[in-house]
Amino acid sequence: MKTCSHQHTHKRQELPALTDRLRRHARKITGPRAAILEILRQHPHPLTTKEIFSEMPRGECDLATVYRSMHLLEKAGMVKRFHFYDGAARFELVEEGSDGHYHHLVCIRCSGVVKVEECFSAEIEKKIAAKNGFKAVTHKLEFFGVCPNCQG
Amino acid sequence: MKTCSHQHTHKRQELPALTDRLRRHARKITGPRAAILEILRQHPHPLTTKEIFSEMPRGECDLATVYRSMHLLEKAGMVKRFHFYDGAARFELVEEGSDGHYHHLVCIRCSGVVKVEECFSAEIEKKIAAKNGFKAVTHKLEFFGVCPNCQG
DNA sequence: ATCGCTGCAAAAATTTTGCAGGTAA
DNA sequence: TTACCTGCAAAATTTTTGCAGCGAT
Repeated sequence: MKTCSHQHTHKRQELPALTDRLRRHARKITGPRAAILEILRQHPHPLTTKEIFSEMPRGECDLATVYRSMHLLEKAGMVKRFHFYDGAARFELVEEGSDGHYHHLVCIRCSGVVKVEECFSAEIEKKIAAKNGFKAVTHKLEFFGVCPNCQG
Repeated sequence: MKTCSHQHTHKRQELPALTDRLRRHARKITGPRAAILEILRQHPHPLTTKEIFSEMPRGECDLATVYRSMHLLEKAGMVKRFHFYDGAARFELVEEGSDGHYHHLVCIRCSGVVKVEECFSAEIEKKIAAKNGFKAVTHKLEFFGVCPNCQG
């Protein structure tokens, strides 16, 4: 998978901060989990489960463990899951306190990903919650298009 | 799957109009395709491939054909594909000319779906396209929360 | 010491594909 | 007629699960 070359200032979290967050969720810090967090930390773009797996030092941990860990991290609110239309879920770290509120601009040709800051106000979320009687309303927003390298 | 009971005024398209759209894309109108369009037409909520399959009269067509048809309809811009976090793609008809620009509010407990009109302006899309050099930028937006029936 | 976590292997679930025959246009 | 479509069956892909043993706290 190529990556469209638009760098984005990215506040990279420290690994200890990440493990602390896990601990706060009363989960154990194990080798595979630390490795997964470290890999996610080093990749500012969403990774598939297989990509994470193959980045593991010495292919050390089981693929099933990666799947289980991603579910766990997702429930703990530490990662966000994305679907970019190629049949594989992708994951990215959520920065602490940030609510994970940024979005992606995905190239439909090369699957390259650019992070996007634009977002609409939380007002709309509240309005929608109130109007429909829902609680704890969040949203997922992704943009799709054709990146500069793939045009023409 | 239960459905949260919020009705929404829904302009239902006629089947002939749908088959015409298919024809305009130079695709043949076959039994399975007409059946799929008819099923989607009767269900204003996103359906999984299996749901569509089991709604088929007399289980008449092959599951593989449904998958193939969904790809075809998607490429023709006649259906939209959604991922609501339970591992199965869901599809819904796109109304002609509407660009498919509405969104969903999905209950994270019962997977019930409510259609939502709120959307931000196309200005943001243009801004994002310009800023990143992308073309043909569209977006997908879904809201998640807990519906009235599933609270407490 | 305890309970949760992991590896392994098997299974389940989802989606894709090859091929031979059938059908819409 | 002819190119496209379909059913069937098999395979590929993605994800989940059972179980016995290991390991973080």
